[in-house]
Amino acid sequence: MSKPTEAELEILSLLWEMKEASVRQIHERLAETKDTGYTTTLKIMQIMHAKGMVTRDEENRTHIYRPAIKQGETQQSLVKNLMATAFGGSAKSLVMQALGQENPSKAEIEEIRAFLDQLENN
Amino acid sequence: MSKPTEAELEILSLLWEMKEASVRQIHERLAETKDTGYTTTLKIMQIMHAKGMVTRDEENRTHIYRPAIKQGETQQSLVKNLMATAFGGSAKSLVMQALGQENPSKAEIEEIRAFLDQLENN
DNA sequence: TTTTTAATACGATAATTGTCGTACTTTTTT
DNA sequence: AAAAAAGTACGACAATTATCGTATTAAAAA
Repeated sequence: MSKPTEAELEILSLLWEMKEASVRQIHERLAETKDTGYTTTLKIMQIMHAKGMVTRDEENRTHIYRPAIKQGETQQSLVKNLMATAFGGSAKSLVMQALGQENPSKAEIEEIRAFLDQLENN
Repeated sequence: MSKPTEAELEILSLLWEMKEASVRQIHERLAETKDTGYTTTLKIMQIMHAKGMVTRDEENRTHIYRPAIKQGETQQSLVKNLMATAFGGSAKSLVMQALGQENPSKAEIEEIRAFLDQLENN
């Protein structure tokens, strides 16, 4: 599966979160933070459909779209790509950049620690 | 500073690593893993120069290029962007994806733990 | 000194991306 | 029933990207 573009990724993220949605629903969410026309959203979603990135139910006049690629897999390939091109392949430096960015909560830090433990036992 | 494209990022990474380089040197490194023409590399580096992404020393016939933007800052903005668009803003899920990807060495895991400790004390 | 090699500059091109307007069709409202 | 609203399809467009060929110039080699 080809790498989603920026605009496609925004829409995919919403679809992963909402499970399924009409163009109108997606557009309204996008419009909260972005100033773009309805037909622009529509066109991008049509292209995503042509690419096989989403499926759609055409039963009713208002088509319902669903993600056709898994969130985890997409995230994985994006991280892999970024790690390779911008971080010289080092997971460590990427991870530290990400952590320094946001202030993760105590609970999140705990989860990450647990994950590290688990990694070590393999 | 505008977001570097994929090809620009590859070149930037090499420049960060090498500190400075001619087009030929960069091209030879790129050619190890990629099949692209010399003038393509040249053109991209010229464009990067026009964008202010690199500086160059034109003293000698063979120009010497240097990165004009800092590695850390660029990494930061890329991670920030990826985190926002593909990970719903969650550092935790990005970090876990990155860690699950590669098998970090015991030493690296230790460093990350230390970093987590330090984060917690703030 | 002539020839060959290596470098830069730059125009052209195809593909991709995001954007939108317009046409057409189906629902819904009046 | 007529008008308005809401949907899809699709073509066109500008900007960007990666790519390469060709022209020109400087340096090195013969």
